[in-house]
Amino acid sequence: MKDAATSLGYALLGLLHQKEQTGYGLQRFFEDSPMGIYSSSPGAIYPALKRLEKNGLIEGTLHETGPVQRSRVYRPTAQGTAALRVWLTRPISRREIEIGMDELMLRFAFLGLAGEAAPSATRDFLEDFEQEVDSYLGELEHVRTELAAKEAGFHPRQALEGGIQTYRAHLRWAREARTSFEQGGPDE
Amino acid sequence: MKDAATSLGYALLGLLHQKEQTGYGLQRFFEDSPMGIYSSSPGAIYPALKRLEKNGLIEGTLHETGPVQRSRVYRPTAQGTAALRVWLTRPISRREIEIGMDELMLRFAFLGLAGEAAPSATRDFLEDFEQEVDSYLGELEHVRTELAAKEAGFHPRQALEGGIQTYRAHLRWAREARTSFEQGGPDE
DNA sequence: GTTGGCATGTAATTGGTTACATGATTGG
DNA sequence: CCAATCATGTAACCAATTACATGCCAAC
Repeated sequence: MKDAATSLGYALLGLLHQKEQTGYGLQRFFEDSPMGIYSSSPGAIYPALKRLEKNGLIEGTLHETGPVQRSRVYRPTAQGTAALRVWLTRPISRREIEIGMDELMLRFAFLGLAGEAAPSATRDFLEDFEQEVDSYLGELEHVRTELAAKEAGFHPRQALEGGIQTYRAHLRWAREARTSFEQGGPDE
Repeated sequence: MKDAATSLGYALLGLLHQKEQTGYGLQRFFEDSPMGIYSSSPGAIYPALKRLEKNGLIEGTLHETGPVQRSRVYRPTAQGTAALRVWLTRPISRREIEIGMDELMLRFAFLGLAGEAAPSATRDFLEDFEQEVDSYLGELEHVRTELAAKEAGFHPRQALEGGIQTYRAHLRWAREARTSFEQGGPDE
């Protein structure tokens, strides 16, 4: 089965699951929400929508919004929903922890769209996330002792420290999210 | 003047300022250090080195490492040093705070290479960073109240919370780094 | 003598960026 | 009537990814 390939693709697919929209509507949403990090320009969004449609994950229909003007409203297909779920429930890799944190957060933000699978997918996500981040933190701390031994300069050591603090924040977040999920109940 | 254009370009340029190296040596370094997030494959590194050389920022010389084998050792040119400093001391933009955190951390890690300008560049960097992150945090917190008002679902709210916690960690890092810099002295 | 590390690269594909281009509609 | 916003797109350029391809050298 085809997938949406890029973070932007999944961002669009997920947003269209919440509300069918036009390219312009999506563009507006990106502009004035923190999800803007996944896009920036119509030059990325329109081609991405075309690709999703070509791969059968979304479907666009023309609407007349005025006497002359037309707009193309997209909504997900059954295949699109299936592809989204595959992505939402896919295992978390070490590589994503290192360089794909943004996409992981995007996935989490959409995890509620996983239907019946959502509760267990949420638990799995948070557990795997916690474990992978913890393991990566161990490695970063090891590098830190190496840098100290090498008497590396202030700047690289401090930059590494920033990375460590950031991952510690991720770890705390995952633990709190898990608690909050178990207490508040999966729904709401 | 030409610049190194991409994060990978600057990563290579900075590393070559610390020690002249071959493409393979750089590849190794990326593989077993957290700087690996800036590269992954020879398919990125070798072309990037070629570009840097073409733009006059680095210079490669052939060395015979064996009877037959050769390796190309790169080192920065004067122009390369100048380009690096321009990049190191360039103002921090809002956009970089939102989506360019990795490159900002890379910059900080190399700030010691800014020569006489390093102490003031470090202070400027940390002050600007702190201010921009703080301002962005304000915006994220505003979005959080909006999401609460809209009674958005658990997952998006929690994902946003993760972003907020991460930026808070960045903020704490910058403050601590500043203190540590002023106390420990710029050198070492 | 063969495995694994040293060493360098290319090719195809893909997708993002910037900038441009066009026109309709709404509100003041 | 004019500005802003709605709405959709294209084109040139650039760089990364994956996978492939080649061969040397040292050590066991």
